Order: sequence, then structure tokens, then C-alpha cells
Amino acid sequence: MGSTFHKLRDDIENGILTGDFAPGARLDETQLAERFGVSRTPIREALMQLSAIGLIEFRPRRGALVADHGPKYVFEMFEVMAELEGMAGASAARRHTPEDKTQLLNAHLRCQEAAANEDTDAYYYENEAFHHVIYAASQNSFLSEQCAFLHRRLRPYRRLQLRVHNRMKASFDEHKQIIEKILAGDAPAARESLLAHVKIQGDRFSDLIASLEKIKAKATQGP
Amino acid sequence: MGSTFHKLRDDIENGILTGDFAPGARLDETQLAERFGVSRTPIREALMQLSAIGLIEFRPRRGALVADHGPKYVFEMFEVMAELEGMAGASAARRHTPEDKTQLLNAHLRCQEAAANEDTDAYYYENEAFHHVIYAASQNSFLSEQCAFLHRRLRPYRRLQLRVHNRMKASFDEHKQIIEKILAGDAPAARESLLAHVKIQGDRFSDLIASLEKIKAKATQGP
DNA sequence: TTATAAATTATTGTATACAACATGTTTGAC
DNA sequence: GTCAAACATGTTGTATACAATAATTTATAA
Repeated sequence: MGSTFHKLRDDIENGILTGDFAPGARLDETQLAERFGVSRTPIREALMQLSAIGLIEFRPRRGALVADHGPKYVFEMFEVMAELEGMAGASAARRHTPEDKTQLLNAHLRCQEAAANEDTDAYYYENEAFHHVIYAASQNSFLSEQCAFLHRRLRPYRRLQLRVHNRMKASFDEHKQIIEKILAGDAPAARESLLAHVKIQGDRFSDLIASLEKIKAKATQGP
Repeated sequence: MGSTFHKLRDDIENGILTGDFAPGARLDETQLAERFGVSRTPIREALMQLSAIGLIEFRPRRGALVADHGPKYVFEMFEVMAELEGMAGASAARRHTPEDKTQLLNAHLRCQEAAANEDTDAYYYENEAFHHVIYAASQNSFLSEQCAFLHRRLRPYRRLQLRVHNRMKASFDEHKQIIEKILAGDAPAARESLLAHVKIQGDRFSDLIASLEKIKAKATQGP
């Protein structure tokens, strides 16, 4: 097999994204090397890549820490994500091909199935696929890459939300609006739909944090 | 001294951005190691970081190549940059602080001086500073980082353009509009001004490429 | 002379070695 | 008992060594 450092990078990245390596945690190179059965060299190269995309931070002579940008930063990421998704939606409305149309409809159908079965895990997966189809339909490969990257980066924060309330049904209804606007070629409407669709996740994340802070405050204040 | 790999990364990145390492060129690790007077290890770590942000690509067992995404990809990057700058402008219009205001006015003044002296190099530098002030005024640090990154990534393509026609004067006039909208708190207008300001650069880049292609076509066809 | 195959060279990818520095601990003085 | 200093330990950052594979050259045959 060819170079293994892609796999290593993805494994560590996945560990971070799934919370296996918590924000602020130190990433000991020797430990990682043992854990993955390789020497420190490829581990370091993987860590360097992760530091370049902001997932970890190198403190000089003190090793790598999992980036711990507080909730404000995460909310900012949602804001940017919303804007980029809106742009992708507008671009897709203007430039989608017939193949894109069938892809969109298929992805939407699979979301519908998952929603009907109330299978949040399946919906989670199909929702991701749905959004990726929109990215591709924008016909802007750089935008598509940026969206995919941010989408991935925000995955752990989105994951928290699908189960609460009945976000899944609401999400699906929003998808329906989005797909209509895109296929109708209504770029401004598609942009607004997607903007709102993503922004609501940032808002919910903020709400979640706010309530957690409140609980924490009570706990430290109380008996 | 602390870790040197930041400097190495920046040096190689700079070499790519300034065209010292041309798109498509192979980056020989041993040569780079000799050139910078270090071993291959830190060179590799620097290359890994650059590959993570898409500036170079690793071909398995064939080393690193400077990324060569044709002109379409560059144009797409300008499109995304325009959108993000528009967002930053809108956000700055809504949320800029009094300090941001003085920073903006100062940066604008320095641009004015450079433009008055017809010093394209100085204007080039001050223009960059001006845009960074806008990013900061958006009060969204993630957006600010993304904008700064893309701005840097597109630098070599922008550099080509300031000298032609009298883009410098036009650019300065646009800056004046932008700053007015931001300080007036008119977010939609600020967004549109910045969007157009950046988009025009992408358009000019496309024009440049188109004319180059035409010349090339004539050259291969002709005697 | 050209095309193909074998051998040689060169370069990547990984492991190991080692030096510089930070952290943690023990010892000693006040 | 507390604080400070010296020592011991551990970890990072860099260099070197080596094996695997791609590129190149040379040799051979048609």
C-alpha cells in the first residue's frame, strides 16, 4: 500500500471530531506512535497537517494540544458555514445540471425515508449526503471543498442537535423548501433558505451553551 | 530559539506564492533541505502543512508538487473570496467598534497617500492592511482568519493586476464607498460594495487568462 | 536504429538516535 | 514548615540511517 500518513491523519482527526481526544487535551507523540503501531515520524507529520487546518495547536517545545476555541468561535464557524452554504445554494440554483437534479431528488428521497423511520442515525448520514450534492451542484469546486471541510469540522456540534426536540422533521421540511428553490432556479430564495437552515443550527448550539453555562453557574454558586 | 518549522513553512509558502516555485514544479526534499540548511525532517513537516491547506499535493512515492489548479479554480477562489469579504463588510457595518473606526480611517488615509504618490508597491501593502482592518472589524475571528488566508492565497494573482490600466485609482475610489457604507452601518450596501470590489479582480483575472489563451492559440496555429 | 528489459540510481517514507529544553522531584537552607 | 535550587526524568525537535519503490540508464535483441 502507498503512503499511510493520510490514514493516520484521518484517524487522529476522527478521534478529535468524535471527542475521543477532547478539546484542550495534549497529544503525546510517543503514546500516539504506540497506539497506531508506527514511529513518531509519521505521527508528527499527521499532527503538522492537523495544525495547518487549525484542529490542533503546537506550543513550542510543549507539543500539540487539541484546539479549544470556546463556544464563541464555534458559533462564528456556524455563521461562516451558513454564508457559504447560502452561496452554494444560490450557485446551484443558477448552474445545476440535469444530473444534479436527479442526484438532489434521490438524496432528498433517502432523507425522507430516514425521517419516516425516525432513524436519526440514518438521517444524519443522508443529510450530509444531501448537502454534499448541493455543494457539487454549485459547479464551484473550491467552494465545494470549503463547504465540505467546514461541514466536517462542525460535525460534532451538529450531532448534538438532531435528537433534541424534533429537529429531524423540521430539518426535512427545510430541505423541501431548499430543493424547490434550487430546482426553480431561484437563486436568492435558495440562498436564504440554506442560510436560515444552517444558521438555526448555530443558534441552537448557542442556546445549548447558554443553558449549560447557566447550569454551571448555579452549580458553582449553590451548596 | 523556538520551533523553526513555522519559518520554514512560511519560507516555502512564500516561494510558492511569489512564483519562485512554479505551479506543477516538483519540490525535492533533499534540495530544499540543502537550500535551507536543515535536514529533510523539518522540510517534510513544512510540506505536510502546505499540503493540508492545498498549496501542494503529495503523489504517493513521488513527492510533493506545487498545486496547479488551472485558471477556473483560481476564479472560483475569487468568487468565494468576494462572498466572504462581503460578509465581513456587512458584519463590520453592524458591529464595528469606535477603535475599528479610527483604524479604518487610518488605513484609508495611508492608501490615499500611496495612491497620491502613484506608488503601486506601497498601495499594494496598504490595501492589504485596509482589508485586514475590515476583517477584524467584523468581530468574527473565524471569518477573519478565513479571509486572511484566502487573501494571502490569492495574492500572486492580484499582484498582476494593480499596475495595469489605472486599477489603483479605481480601487481607491471603491475603498471610499466601502468605508462610507461600513461607518454608516449600512450592512447590505457594505456587502455589495465589497463583493463588487473583489469580484472585479476575479473578472480581471479571467480576462487576463482569456487573452493569454488567445495569444497562445494564435501562436500554435500560426507559422 | 528503435524498442524492450535488466540493472543502476535516486528519492521517498519510516525508524531510530540524539541533543535541547521543559517539567517534576528531591535535597538543602532558612 | 516553606521556599529555592539542583538534579533527574521525560518530551520535543532535528539529524541520520535504512528499506521500499519509482525514475533513469544501460544493455540487448529485433
